[in-house]
Amino acid sequence: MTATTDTRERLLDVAEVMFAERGVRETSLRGITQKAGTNLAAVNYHFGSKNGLVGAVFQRRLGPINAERLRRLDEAERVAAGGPVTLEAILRAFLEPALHGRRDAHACFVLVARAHLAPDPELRAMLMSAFDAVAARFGAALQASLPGIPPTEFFWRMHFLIGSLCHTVVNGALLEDISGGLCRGDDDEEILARLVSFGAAGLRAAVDEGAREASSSDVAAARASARKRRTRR
Amino acid sequence: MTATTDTRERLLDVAEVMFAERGVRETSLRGITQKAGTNLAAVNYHFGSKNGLVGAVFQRRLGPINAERLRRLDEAERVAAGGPVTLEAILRAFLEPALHGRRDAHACFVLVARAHLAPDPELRAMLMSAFDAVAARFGAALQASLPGIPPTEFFWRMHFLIGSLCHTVVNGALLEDISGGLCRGDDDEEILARLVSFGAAGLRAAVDEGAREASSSDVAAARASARKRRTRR
DNA sequence: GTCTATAAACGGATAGAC
DNA sequence: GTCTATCCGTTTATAGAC
Repeated sequence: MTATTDTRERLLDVAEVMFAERGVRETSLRGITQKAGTNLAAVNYHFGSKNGLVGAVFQRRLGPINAERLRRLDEAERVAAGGPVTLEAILRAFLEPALHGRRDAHACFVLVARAHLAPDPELRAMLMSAFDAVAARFGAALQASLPGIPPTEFFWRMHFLIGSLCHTVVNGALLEDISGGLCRGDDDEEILARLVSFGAAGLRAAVDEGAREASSSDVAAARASARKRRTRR
Repeated sequence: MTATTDTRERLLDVAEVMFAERGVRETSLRGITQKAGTNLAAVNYHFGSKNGLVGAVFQRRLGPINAERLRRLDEAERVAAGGPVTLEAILRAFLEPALHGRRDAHACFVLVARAHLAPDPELRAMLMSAFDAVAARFGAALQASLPGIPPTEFFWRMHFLIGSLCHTVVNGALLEDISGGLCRGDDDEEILARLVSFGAAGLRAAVDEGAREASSSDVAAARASARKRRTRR
């Protein structure tokens, strides 16, 4: 289908799709190289290892997509002219560059979500580093547009939203099943619109009057104890 | 630690924890049998296969938990005395039986979430059948408590909420990282309170005025086309 | 019921010819 | 750069002794 004739590029294309469809660990290099019309050794020659191939698949798309995300957020802030940017605008600035692309970008998007949910820590670490810059920028923008939400609550809600996004992207077929066919799980425009309205409402939810927000000393203590828990393993 | 002396029970205990911690596919029968102080053949003798062991781990907990879920929903509806049951009460009826249990139940809960997100269709199929009854009851109750939300929108939001839940349960450690240690990802009571308020707000979100809801003929068409898509593979 | 030993297959990585 | 052939570890599953 694609006009690429280069072996390296063909491997990236095939791996991207197969990883997205079945998961990284569930896809063998033999299966990839067979479908790409080459042989096992080609992967090690071009990418060094299976994880090298995974990383290359990520890098090919994530750089441009994340740059576009930042560009759109800048644009939204420019339009707001110092005023607050709406939650919905921020969410769209993050989601649209990944969703509105053609099918190739879509496969990588599914792969990213899969890797994010996978039990393999090495896989997730590869992703986290690629998202450092956008995570910082978008986290700050979202927090600024939610002045009434304390930091702790904010992070919880961000986590919930990330879970919604990943699950929806990865398990679109499941949604078709539980809805009896009412919902199309593979329509990116639909994911976008529904998720933005759901997520914005969840992020804006009234803070439970019963919940005591951590004081700054509690924050310091929590950070210290989290460090301890992390190093323990 | 546990006082069980039976090999079969010991295998279930060890498998439950290791599956929850590292994932089913990532955990070898060798690792399980070694930690359980027995040998590889014991698994096949007691459970037939690795998937048989997974199913047995599910069944041991899911039956009682799902029964308790239905009991609590009945109780909430009885208290409401024919009136509407609040969204929050329904969500709590579903979540508390899985979360408020002791550590053993918690491990199985993590495992269920993991299996739900895993790329292995066989794993998910084992779960879906176990949840048929509760899914129907809770789906109907939730929909009844959200009279303004059209069915299509409702299923999308349910899907988002399931994603939030699974991601939070499975990737609690990640939340600690992105929050810089502010949030504790392994505190079930905290997951419960935060997720209920976030989810209820998301489910109640105003329906986008621009979105056209499917008419009943569209619904029939969607079901038919979904059937076609499913059988195609 | 529990064990040892082994089968049978599959995985990623690599050496070396071309 | 590309290929074949092979190494070596790991996996699940099973046969058969006790």
